[in-house]
Amino acid sequence: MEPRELDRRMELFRQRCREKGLALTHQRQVIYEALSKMEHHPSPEAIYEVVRKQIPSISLGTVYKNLKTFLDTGLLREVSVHHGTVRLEANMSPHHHLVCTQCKAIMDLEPEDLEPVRLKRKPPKGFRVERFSVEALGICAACLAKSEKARRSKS
Amino acid sequence: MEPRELDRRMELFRQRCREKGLALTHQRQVIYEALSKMEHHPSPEAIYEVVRKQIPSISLGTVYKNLKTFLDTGLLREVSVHHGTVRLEANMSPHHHLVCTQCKAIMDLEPEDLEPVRLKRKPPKGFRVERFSVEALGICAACLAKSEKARRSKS
DNA sequence: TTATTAAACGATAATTATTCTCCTTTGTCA
DNA sequence: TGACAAAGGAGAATAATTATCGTTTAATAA
Repeated sequence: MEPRELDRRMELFRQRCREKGLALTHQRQVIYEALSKMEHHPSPEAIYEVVRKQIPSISLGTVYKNLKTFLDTGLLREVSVHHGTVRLEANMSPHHHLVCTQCKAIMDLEPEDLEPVRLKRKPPKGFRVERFSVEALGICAACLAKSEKARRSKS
Repeated sequence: MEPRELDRRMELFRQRCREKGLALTHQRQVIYEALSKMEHHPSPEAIYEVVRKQIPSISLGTVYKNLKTFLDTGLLREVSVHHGTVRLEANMSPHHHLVCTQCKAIMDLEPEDLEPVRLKRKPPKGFRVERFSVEALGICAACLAKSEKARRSKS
């Protein structure tokens, strides 16, 4: 990332913290900047290792806590939608998934329901693609109904 | 799943076990059948809860061990490609990912590199889709080079 | 600027998901 | 059937993550 873009993102970060009433601590800024610079979609542990070079006294717990805060605030995104526990399937035929971001339910989505997934050009960096897995992220009917009901009873 | 299809899958399961020299234990068959019947892409714990109704003495460790064996044998697939640890990103603009199934590296794939992802028909079961996340699964250049080198030195 | 206070930090204990160890039991194959 | 390796069960060990609690720091108002 170019320095210009990084500056822009850090400014956005500080602004969002102010909006949300989050204290702008040294730790938070160093964590967010470290993650922004890392291209490899790191784990909390990996971020911790980098951040430690600037703040040797920082604790891993602080890194976890802030990453979670940033996720809740929409300053970060979780690449691993289904982390926490392994999810398995015996259906080995090619297919995709509908994933409810609320209750974490996973449903099959048949390839016929989708326009074919195809690369327009050769994949970058000499990567050999073996298959595509599409996740349609959203809200399932049950969770929709639930939040609908909650909204109605409130008004 | 219809009973016919389940029978077919169980037969395939037994055949594959024979091929790979895996003992056809009662536990294995009950675990595989349970997972085949479950539509919700369950966790090991969830499978354990179901299997326990048929084999109350089964241990959770056995469920884990066999699921792993089945994965290695290609009898199952892991829906959660990045389980184990959370992976994060600060790039909030819409984009997709290249995922190396060997070293678990994740690289960005810009939407311009892909034919647009679109549903052909309304999503099933009243699901509200918010965004698509495509994972192009395969082998990264580094891992390709590594296995190439290993192959050459062997011959 | 400084004083006040809630929020955040650091250390560490607790929890959860998963793997490992070790002894016993069970399929497999002669 | 019997022998033996493979698999199972119980529970300890490990890894990732979250919670607790006393101390420090950022925000804000005087």
